Parts: sequence; C-alpha cells; structure tokens
Amino acid sequence: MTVADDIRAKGMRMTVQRRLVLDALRRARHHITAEEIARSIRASYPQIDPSTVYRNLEALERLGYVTHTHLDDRVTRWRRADSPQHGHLVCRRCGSEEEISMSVLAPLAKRLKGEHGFSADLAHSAVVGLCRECAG
Amino acid sequence: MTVADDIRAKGMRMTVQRRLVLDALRRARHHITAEEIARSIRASYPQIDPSTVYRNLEALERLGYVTHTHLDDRVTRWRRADSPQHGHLVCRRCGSEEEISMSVLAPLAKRLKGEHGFSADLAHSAVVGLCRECAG
DNA sequence: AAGACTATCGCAACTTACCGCAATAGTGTC
DNA sequence: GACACTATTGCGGTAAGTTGCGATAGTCTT
Ligand SMILES: [Mn+2]
Ligand SMILES: [Mn+2]
Ligand SMILES: [Zn+2]
Ligand SMILES: [Zn+2]
Repeated sequence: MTVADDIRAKGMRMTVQRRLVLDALRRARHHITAEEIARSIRASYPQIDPSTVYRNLEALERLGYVTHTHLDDRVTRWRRADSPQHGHLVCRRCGSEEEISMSVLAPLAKRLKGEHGFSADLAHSAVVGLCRECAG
Repeated sequence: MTVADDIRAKGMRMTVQRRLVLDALRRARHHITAEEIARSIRASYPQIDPSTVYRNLEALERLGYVTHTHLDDRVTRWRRADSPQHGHLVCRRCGSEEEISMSVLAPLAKRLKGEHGFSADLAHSAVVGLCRECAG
C-alpha cells in the first residue's frame, strides 16, 4: 500500500501541497525546520502558505510518517520517521551539536520503564549542557 | 550580601520591575510561566510590559538567581535557582506530569561526561513519552 | 463525465517570545 | 538634595507557530 493509498484509506486526501511536503522531507539529508521546508517548496509552488506546511507536518506526524525534535529552545525540526533515530548533545554556550547513538540513552529509557512505567522518547529533545571545550 | 546589593555590585540596577519579578518567583510554589509572572505582577503594577518580564528573567538567570525548564513543547517555565532541582516525565497523550529524582538521571549524565566530555543539564527539558496508563 | 461531500487550502488575525530605540529612572558622586 | 551617567523601561515591530473561516479542490458515487 502506497503512502497516498494509506492516507486516502484513513479518509484524508493526497493534495499537491501534502505531496510537496513529503517530497521536501525525502530530499532533506537531516532534520529541517518548517521554514526550510516551505522555502524548498516555494521554488516549484510559490503560493504555498506556511500554515499549510505546519498543518501537513502535524497530519503526517499523526499518521506516523514524520517526527519532530527540539534542538535549541525555539525551533522545531522535522524528519521522516523511517530515517535512523539518534540523540543530540547541544552546547548552550557555543551552540555546537553532536549526534549520539540511542544505545547511550537506552539504559535510562529502560530504567524509566521499569521504575515509573514510562515509555520515554529520549530523542525528542536534545540534551543541553556544556561541551568539552566550553566546560573547560 | 542581599540580592539587591549583589545586583548593584555587578553594575546592574534594582528596579521596581525587577523586584516584582523576583517577588513573583518567591511567591510561586512551583515552576511558572513568564505570562503567569506578568499576570501576577499586573495586580499591583498594571503597566508592566511582557518584554520587561522576559528581559528580567534572562538577566536574573545570567546572575544565577533563576533557571528555566521546558515541560511541554512550547512553554518555558521558570523557578528560583535555589529551589530543589528535579527531572520531569511528561505524557504526550494525556499531559500528565511526574517529578523524578535527579539520581535517576545521574548515571546518564556521568556517562555523557565520560564518553563525550559533555556536562549535561538533564533537568532542562522534560522527558516526553507515554505514561503507564497511555502506553497500555 | 458530472455532482455531492467535505478535507484542505490560503488568508488574516492572534499568541508567545525577542529586539531596537528613544524616554525614563536607578546609582554613585558632589 | 541636585547632577551626570547609563541600565532599564515601554513601545512598536518581527519571527515562529496556531487558529477561524470562507473558498477550493480531492475523492467517491452514479
Ligand atoms: Mn531552554
Ligand atoms: Mn515536541
Ligand atoms: Zn560549547
Ligand atoms: Zn498519559
């Protein structure tokens, strides 16, 4: 079953704008912001409205095709749900970003599940702190 | 040395607005939003501007008197830096919040320090996921 | 191919947060 | 207490994101 068929099977519609959002996410090599998606779409479809991009990202997230993460305080970043998951370390002083394997975060997830019955999504928010250089 | 003296010693000024922000944080029992602080101040000082509240929170954070955390996606919550630190588990389905001891998060912090030289602030962002009831 | 149904769109207004700027008001000195 | 210095204020504007609404356009049926 194609993505379009799945979307239609759930009573939703495969609009040109929705397909363009999916295409932009497929082209992206890493997490991108909604504004970057909008800009990328405007090259071939100038009339796209930012709210259409936001609403489509939310709809596609509900269907399980995309997810978002938070690297810094303000901006939300999006990626295809089938792209490899990983954590982030972000320095609050110099802004440097480092990707880390989920295996580093797994023991905490396991403990939260065991002690609190909580299924944690530890890739959702970056871990903030001070990098080696900034901590001194 | 009082807070006011410390602020003056650093070349800053103890304005009525700054004192009102500190008072609002002292009255608060738990983390509060900038908007809640502004509303609380407006009761006795209606002309306060939201930007003044934000700027004072940032200034007081630089001085080490307050800190902020992120519980859900968008809202920033503030508290006095001398109030006890703790982590949060937030359910993305039902919105329930649970406080957890920093000792649960400490092993991950230690590992990030050892393997990546990164001094993590694991209380800064809540851990999002699904609570026991919502995970099923 | 045409028609009905309604999900989705573009637009405008709104929200939280941030920033530049001229006016205001704390501060230390006299 | 008055004065000069300048940190901070209130205001207006900007950015990211959300929401209400009337118009548009996918989709299913015939
Ligand atoms: Mn933050
Ligand atoms: Mn989020
Ligand atoms: Zn750094
Ligand atoms: Zn829940």
